[in-house]
Amino acid sequence: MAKTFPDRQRTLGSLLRLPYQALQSAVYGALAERGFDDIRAAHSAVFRHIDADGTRLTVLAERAGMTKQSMAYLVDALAQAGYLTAAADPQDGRARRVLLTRRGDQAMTALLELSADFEHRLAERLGTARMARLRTLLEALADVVEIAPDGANAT
Amino acid sequence: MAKTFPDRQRTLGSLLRLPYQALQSAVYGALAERGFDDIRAAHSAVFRHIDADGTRLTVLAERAGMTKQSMAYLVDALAQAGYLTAAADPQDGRARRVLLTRRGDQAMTALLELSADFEHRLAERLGTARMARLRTLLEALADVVEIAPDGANAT
DNA sequence: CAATTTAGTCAGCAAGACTGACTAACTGGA
DNA sequence: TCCAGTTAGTCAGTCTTGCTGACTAAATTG
Repeated sequence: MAKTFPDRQRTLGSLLRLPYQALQSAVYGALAERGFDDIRAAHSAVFRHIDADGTRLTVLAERAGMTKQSMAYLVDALAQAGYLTAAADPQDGRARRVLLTRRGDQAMTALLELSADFEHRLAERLGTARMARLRTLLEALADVVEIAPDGANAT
Repeated sequence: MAKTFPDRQRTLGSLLRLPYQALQSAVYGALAERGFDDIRAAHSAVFRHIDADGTRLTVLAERAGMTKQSMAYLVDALAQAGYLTAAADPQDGRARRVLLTRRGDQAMTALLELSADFEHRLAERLGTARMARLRTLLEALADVVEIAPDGANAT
């Protein structure tokens, strides 16, 4: 009993999703343990796209492939938690530049470190050579996907 | 201007997320075009884990790594849209077996086809050999991640 | 300088996940 | 056999993270 469907092997989707989710929970779990317990995975959209000298909300939203309202929500939460500040844009009176605070910078550094850590731990299990090949292939894949099959493309 | 942070190269996370999201939007977009426009990505948690001879809600939830309430929500939507039916479980009066209808079966078939299509299109761009190597490495990665680094593991 | 575009806000909605408290049914031991 | 404990599923409510639409204020351009 409990017949599995015959042709349902592992789809590419699950092969990508599985390690991605493992990484996410490992990284954001460890981040919380380091004291950054008010940063959630969604907030990484900000850290991923902010420039060292600040970035306007609209630009952040564009880069992350989401609406400015959604981005405003994320930025707001991070600003209230002390990771970001907003300064007036000298070039444009309507705009505000979003900037990382010192603490925001620390959080981003931690985020990058933890991600690298996770990759190292995987490399230990998979073998350094295979991990390197995997990374190379994923980079090639990303290049190929960027000019994407169907128009719909973000982040 | 617009200085990028120096050490922010492509993290493993983005290398996994990018193709994953591209696949998702391509597959579910095409699925909608084929007439299955009431199936959303989250519903795949059901299709991924249901057995040919039906599966109980609790089992589905467990396999998908989510609460039974969340799974009930997904099952409910798919049942109302005609993709699933529920039959009483002869072994257990409390339980109901969730079953695919004929239409549910068609949707799952389409889902698998479209996923394979997408993979083929990527293979064309990346080269068949490289795509095969990538898949092999991802399968190895999945095996290694399954015994995961941090306890927190689902799906 | 009027018309249009752009930056950001406000208000409200929806999907998809969660927790806690509950009912009904099954199971194992005294 | 019956009662205590476990299990299947539901109900009600919350939270996160995305969306749309309508708006104000500032900038740009013909």
